[in-house]
Amino acid sequence: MTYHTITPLEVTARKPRKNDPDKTREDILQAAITEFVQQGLSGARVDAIAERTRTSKRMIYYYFGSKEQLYLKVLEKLYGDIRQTEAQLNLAALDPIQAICRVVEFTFDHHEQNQDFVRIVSIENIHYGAHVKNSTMIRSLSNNILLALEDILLRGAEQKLFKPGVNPLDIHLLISSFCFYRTSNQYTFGQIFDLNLQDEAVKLRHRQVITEATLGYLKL
Amino acid sequence: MTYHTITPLEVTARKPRKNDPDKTREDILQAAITEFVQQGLSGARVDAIAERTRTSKRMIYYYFGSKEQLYLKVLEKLYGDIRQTEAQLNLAALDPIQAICRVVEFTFDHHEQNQDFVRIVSIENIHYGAHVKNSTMIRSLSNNILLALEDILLRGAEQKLFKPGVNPLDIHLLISSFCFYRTSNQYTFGQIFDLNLQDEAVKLRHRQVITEATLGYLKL
DNA sequence: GTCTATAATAAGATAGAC
DNA sequence: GTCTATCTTATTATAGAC
Repeated sequence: MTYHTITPLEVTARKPRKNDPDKTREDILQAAITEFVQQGLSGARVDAIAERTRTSKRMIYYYFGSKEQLYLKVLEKLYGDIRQTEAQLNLAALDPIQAICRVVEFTFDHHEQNQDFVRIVSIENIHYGAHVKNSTMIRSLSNNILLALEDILLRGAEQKLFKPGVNPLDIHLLISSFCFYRTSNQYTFGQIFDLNLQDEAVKLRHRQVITEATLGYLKL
Repeated sequence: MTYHTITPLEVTARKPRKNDPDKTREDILQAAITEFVQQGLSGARVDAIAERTRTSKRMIYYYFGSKEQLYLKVLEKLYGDIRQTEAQLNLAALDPIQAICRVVEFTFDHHEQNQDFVRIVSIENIHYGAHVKNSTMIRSLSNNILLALEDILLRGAEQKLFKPGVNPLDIHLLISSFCFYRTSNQYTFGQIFDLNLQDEAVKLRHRQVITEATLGYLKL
């Protein structure tokens, strides 16, 4: 008996669309980021995510299992992006005061430029951090900023520039809260006090405010 | 084929409940607060709200028209509660430094004790402030804190205690962001940095941090 | 791996009796 | 004003062909 062998010609002629699993997966993830960031976990629709892709809803379930699991991937993706940039600060070369300024400005700009991240973290907190809790990936992410701050604070105290015994985590909280809130609450705050927090002049002023407040707290 | 007819007995057997519109309305609103605060706007279920009441789902639509309108009432209710307490500060009698301390501590305690408010504001920001925008009631709420701050800052500058020209809104933002974030982001922040923000010792320390940071920023 | 079609159910909103 | 029952549509998830 003889078997029909497929010629190269037939193969190329038959394929309507190229299969590219990695690309499909990435495509879905990007669409999911947009949808979850805009609509929240409960507000996001799997149909809407499918419509944002060049593929179908079936593929979302094929690759990610469920809406919830897809959300977790989005969360991990946006958290992961951040930790990468945190490593590039090179603070050891600066004197303590300059180093603090640099951390503050970095944190400020970072939140300003990653509003998706700010929104997904807000959304996750509305859900009581249930997914962060179950993500070993996110929990095991390094806290580089904290170690960097600790070093700055120690050097600052040694040089009698800063008061001693300051908790690095408190400083991180002070800085983060301001930078985060400015973005996360821009709608209600802006509305109620008639202020556009996206205005460039306002941004610059606020960048200065949190820098001076942090230094003001640290100074002897 | 025979049809079953309902006997008068079956109908009259239904237990009569006292009609109390105001109480029913209030009952629904309270149930809605709980549900929306816990689940968010998209996550909240009208069925779930009905189950929390002693009345039925039909009444929710009868009194409030739609889920969205009910949400707005919840938002207005929680915003309204706050503005009332803001008036009781009596700051004019205090010297500028004491007055700032008082404002910070008040704001801190307020956010600590009204976590429902913090959550609903977070939820509203996830929805881009769309409902606050349409609520003349919320927008017209007084900004007592802002006027109070302005007075303190002027007095402080006159007495050469504070630097001049500070924007009261910036101070309000500095204080609010810290107090709000501590509550709104307690789940992700606590999880990632292994810190319980509800711990009493931590609370006290943070209360001190934001007080000193604010004063540190204002000082000449 | 990808598609179309569809199951199963959840959820917002309403009807109509009393 | 309040109740029970139900309509209509949206939504998560899956089946099964190719």
